[in-house]
Amino acid sequence: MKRTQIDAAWKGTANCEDCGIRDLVLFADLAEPDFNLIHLPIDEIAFEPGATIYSSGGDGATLYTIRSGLVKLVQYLPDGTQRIVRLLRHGATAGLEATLGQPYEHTAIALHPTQVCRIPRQVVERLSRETPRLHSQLMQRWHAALRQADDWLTELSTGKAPQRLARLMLQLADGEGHVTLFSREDVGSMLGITTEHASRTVAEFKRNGIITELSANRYRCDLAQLSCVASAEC
Amino acid sequence: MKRTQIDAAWKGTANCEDCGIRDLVLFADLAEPDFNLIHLPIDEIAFEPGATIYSSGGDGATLYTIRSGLVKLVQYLPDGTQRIVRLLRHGATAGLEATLGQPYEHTAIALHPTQVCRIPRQVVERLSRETPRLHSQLMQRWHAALRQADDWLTELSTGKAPQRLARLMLQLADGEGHVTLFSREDVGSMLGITTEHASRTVAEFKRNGIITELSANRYRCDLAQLSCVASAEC
DNA sequence: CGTGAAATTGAGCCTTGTCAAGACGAGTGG
DNA sequence: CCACTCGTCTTGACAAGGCTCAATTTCACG
Repeated sequence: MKRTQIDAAWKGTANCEDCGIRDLVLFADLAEPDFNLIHLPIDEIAFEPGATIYSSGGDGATLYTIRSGLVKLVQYLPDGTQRIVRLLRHGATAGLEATLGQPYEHTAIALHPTQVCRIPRQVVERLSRETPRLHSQLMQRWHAALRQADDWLTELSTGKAPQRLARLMLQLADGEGHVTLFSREDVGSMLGITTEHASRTVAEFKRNGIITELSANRYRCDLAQLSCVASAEC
Repeated sequence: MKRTQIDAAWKGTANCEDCGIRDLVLFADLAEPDFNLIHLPIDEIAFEPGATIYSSGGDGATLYTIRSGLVKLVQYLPDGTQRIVRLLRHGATAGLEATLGQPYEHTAIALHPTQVCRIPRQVVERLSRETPRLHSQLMQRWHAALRQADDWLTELSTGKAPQRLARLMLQLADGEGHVTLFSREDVGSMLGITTEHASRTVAEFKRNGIITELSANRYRCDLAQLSCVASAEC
């Protein structure tokens, strides 16, 4: 991690009306005239893995829509230990608390190469005031975040380490059962276990043939076996 | 737990405009004319400890404001294990997902004697449509719930059992350092440990003089020592 | 080819889970 | 009023799981 400056790059100004993933994002329900209320530029930005999108405690001036990639939300305890409380992907909204005039509650860091749209708080505030069509989406975003937080707790912080890891990998698996994992430290921080234990558990999965390493940190998973371990039947 | 029917009691129909805790609740920002939009009765109901307020998966017809008492939100995993994901008290809103037309995501059960106001979903929907003054409160409620969920994860599911218990008791302590605890099973389900281990950890606190039992499940706490244990300095 | 960060592995210890037995307390029925 | 019952809490002993510390190994990058 020596790239500190060059891992965030401006990719242009978005034209939200023509957004390729518009039906997924916060502005999904906006009608044509609503877009005229957007009076500030919405920038598209790319982040390399490891790059910080925003920091805990920072003034919440903008919120973000994740266009692609994967982002971790990290929460720090007073004593310095940290915990990853959520993962954001494709279509998710980060930094919702900005719309309430609050500082950011987490630090958001890209795990995979990630593209985001940066939405100034004032844009949401104005749309919120002048069109009812944003409300429902905002509520749904809050709801989705809360739901994910609750599931995260029950799935990834309950049961023994192999169970938790299996559940995490099931969440991350794509249609073909492929998973791109990240650093063992991050895995541990999601599951509430140490880095070493995360490493051991991944190694155990490999030995048992539950997962096969295709390339560095890319795995092909046996989804049936993963489900089995996840439910503690194995 | 033999009372199954008689542990929920209707206490009358609320007059929200004159609500004693109005500045704490969902309707805090409503103006006088807004109250005329409430066209369905809002009932006040009392629940005894152990009584179920609503059940996971149930049709979300109403949401609830907690007037007094303490409520646990329980989430079940497919395999039957359960986890308490949040505690609601004085002023909190339960069942917010009802406003989105979703079924309840948790089972809500009273831990202490609890009084609630039962608000039909349609009331919130109508207010939501016709007055902007509810939006900000709804957002703030979502935000508070999410914040609590994140803190719950980092504080009560991270670190060793004594640390977690200490953090829980600090959350529960009133101004005088008094805490009314609940069943060991519930304590375990909040901290992600077994009932037996919860019992042992409480007993250890008693032996060390960190807490003193005043009466059944009522304790006086040494807050300084609790903080010390919570931060793992002890 | 050297360097440093991350990942892996091992050994021993501490923490927690498991299973089982006993203690306690509230409510029941004689 | 007392014995009985049932559920919860407590405690013990042991096993298993996870943590800590330290030594290697691996790999990306200069």
